[in-house]
Amino acid sequence: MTELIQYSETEERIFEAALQAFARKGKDGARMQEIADVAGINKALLHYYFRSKDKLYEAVFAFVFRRFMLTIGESIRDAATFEQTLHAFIDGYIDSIKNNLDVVRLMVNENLSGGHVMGGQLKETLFSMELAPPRLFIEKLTAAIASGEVRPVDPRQTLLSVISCCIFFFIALPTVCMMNPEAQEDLDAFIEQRKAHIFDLVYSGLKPR
Amino acid sequence: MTELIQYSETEERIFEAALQAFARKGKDGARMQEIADVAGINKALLHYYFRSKDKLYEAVFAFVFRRFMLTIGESIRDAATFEQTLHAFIDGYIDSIKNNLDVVRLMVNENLSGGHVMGGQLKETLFSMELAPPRLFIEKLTAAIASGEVRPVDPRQTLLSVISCCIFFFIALPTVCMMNPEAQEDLDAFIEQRKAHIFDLVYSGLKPR
DNA sequence: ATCTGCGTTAACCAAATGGTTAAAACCAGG
DNA sequence: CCTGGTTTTAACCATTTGGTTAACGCAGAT
Repeated sequence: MTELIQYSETEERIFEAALQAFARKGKDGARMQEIADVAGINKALLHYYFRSKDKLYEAVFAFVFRRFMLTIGESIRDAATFEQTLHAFIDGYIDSIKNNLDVVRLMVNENLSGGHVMGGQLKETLFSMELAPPRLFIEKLTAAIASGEVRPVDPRQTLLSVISCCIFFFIALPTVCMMNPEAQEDLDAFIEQRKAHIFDLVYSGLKPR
Repeated sequence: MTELIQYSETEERIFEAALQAFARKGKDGARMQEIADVAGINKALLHYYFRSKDKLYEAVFAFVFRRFMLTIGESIRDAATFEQTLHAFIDGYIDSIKNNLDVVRLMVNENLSGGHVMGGQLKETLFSMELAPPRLFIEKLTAAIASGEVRPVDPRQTLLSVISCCIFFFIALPTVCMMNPEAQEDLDAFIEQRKAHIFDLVYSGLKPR
């Protein structure tokens, strides 16, 4: 279902430029001229490849969204215990986000303005990726509850909490840096700290007493 | 320091309209004409009151940001145990967010595009509100660690995690609703569930073993 | 009654913006 | 070196956008 369409070099440069613009200023705020400039091409080329701004937006969203989902998918492997699963999930999620900050920003923007484009993509992706990371996480957690490795909790709420902890930090990056001087000085170190903290907090919160 | 400036009825209508527009489409995406229409006034009046779009943006941001901070501040009272503090913090935070969704969206947009305006406001507010909720939370948590009610954790990271869990859900509302049918059917019930879950997860994660 | 100052509006303007067009440059295959 | 298609560009167009201007209404003061 999810075809891996091959794009020309020009198209990919357009995608990168459009991603930047749409992520920082939203669909309405981004300017076609600016996208063309960043991509190093003539504005008319944008319309040659993608008819209109709306079509460009949908195309770039679909492209980066799928790519992002794949990188996230790769990071979750088999793990014997739920402890390992949780660790891999948090590490993989945060690394993927860190390497795709603009994609996350784009998705946030989408949600702020209704999320209809993302809605379509999400349905498609969930259809084609039978074992997307979220679903896999919930299955593992459910199994861990059944086996007694984890105390009974709502798996969906727990998943939402873990994702919240992993993503929000990056969304509010400017604010976080302003309130945590150490984050501003050495961001990577702070991120590693964050990974460890989230695992520690959540796993402690899930262990049976 | 934080003067409670009185605004005319027209100005407040402008603020509400501008908040809506800026929150949904960002500073660049919002249109002055649309703001004027929603406020039920002539476009020239916007410039009569606030010279330019930038000035209007800063004014509305300052206004709603302060108001939001005050409502959050009210919700955190004295509490004997850290358990009560945490409960009050989560409940108060989530209720405030729920009642000020557009303010949250506006702040997210700010962060997505650099957060310079918010940066200025933040400094001012932290200066004037000596006991802003975040600082208060950290103090209480530090005290609870010292008294042994809570196991040793990084208070700043913990605060960030709690805030993440409270806010992210609202940022990603369309996506969350798409993946959790029960949220779409009865949002208020889901929010109450969420409050309970966050407290449960975090407090379990903080209790000494 | 007239003046004065504020709130408000319709009409207007220059610049920016999304989109179009026709022609140029490029590049394989014949 | 043509030739037919694709890629790329400069110039252009209609509309939108942020911002301005001049005038109108209308309260209270003179």
